[in-house]
Amino acid sequence: MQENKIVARGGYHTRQRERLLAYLESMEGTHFTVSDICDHFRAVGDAIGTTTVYRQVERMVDEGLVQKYHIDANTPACFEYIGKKQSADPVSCFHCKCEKCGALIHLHCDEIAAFKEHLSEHHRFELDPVRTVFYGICEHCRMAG
Amino acid sequence: MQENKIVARGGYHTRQRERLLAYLESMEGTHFTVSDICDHFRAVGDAIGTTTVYRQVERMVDEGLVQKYHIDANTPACFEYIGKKQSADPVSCFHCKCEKCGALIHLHCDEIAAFKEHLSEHHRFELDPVRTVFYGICEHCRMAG
DNA sequence: TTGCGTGCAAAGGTTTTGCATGGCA
DNA sequence: TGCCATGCAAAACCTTTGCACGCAA
Repeated sequence: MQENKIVARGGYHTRQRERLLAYLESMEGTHFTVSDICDHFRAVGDAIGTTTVYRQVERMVDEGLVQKYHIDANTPACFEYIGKKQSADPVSCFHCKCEKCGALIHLHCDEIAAFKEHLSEHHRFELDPVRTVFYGICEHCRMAG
Repeated sequence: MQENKIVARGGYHTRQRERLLAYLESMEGTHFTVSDICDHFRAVGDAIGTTTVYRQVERMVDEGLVQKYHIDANTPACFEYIGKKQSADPVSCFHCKCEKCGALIHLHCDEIAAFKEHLSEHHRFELDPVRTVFYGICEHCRMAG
């Protein structure tokens, strides 16, 4: 009943899509904005239209290949390649955002998974790691300021 | 050293700020967009400039009186009055927001304080409890859905 | 050949900024 | 009086949409 969602959109294999996919896959574990992606291909000398990037990335989100993070209302959305397998649960991956410099920090930590477990067990709240962002001050800004 | 953050901005008590604060306080538990707020005051026949609402609300977020939510990248930000009491003990008090019903849940829990400690010690990230919102599914919606 | 994909241009909508004026302390 | 707050207009910004053309199947 649900697998349609992934196949329904089944589209063409265009050159742009292949390049985009290859690039994101090669950078698994890091996150991009659409602007970042466009900059990359422009720098390589073989640009891809902004609109196309938006549309392809959105499609990959639907397909479960890419994770989308809407970190903050005003800043551009972030995307990250996660592949087909993990699309189920990124349990121990969370995000921190620095209120000063705006840096987005990926965090892998069992402590966080444990905390999620605690929230679920004792407070009956099922934390959504994709949506949740921890705000605070990053190490760099803490020392500087 | 840090309490400045709350007091530093300490500004004038203008008529607009008082009215804004009174309105938000009277509607504690519901959330607004800036546009909603402007509409209200325009309807009452005593409008407040959009820019002013943006600036005042942002200030209240800094002061910990109001919580800001980034529901989605493209939609306007949501704000909600949470009062001063909760920000009094910022160490063990956090906010959870249900993605389904929109309920805002205040949570007091030492486990969270411990987690904040862990973030600071091991990841060098100084969590800001006032700004951070935990998104997820609340107990009620979990059972229902 | 059919129809989706592409990309340019332009629109849409939220939030920020510049600047002159007004109001608090 | 000094300084912050206000609010209008305009800019900045990300994202979406319209449309003609190109390319995959």
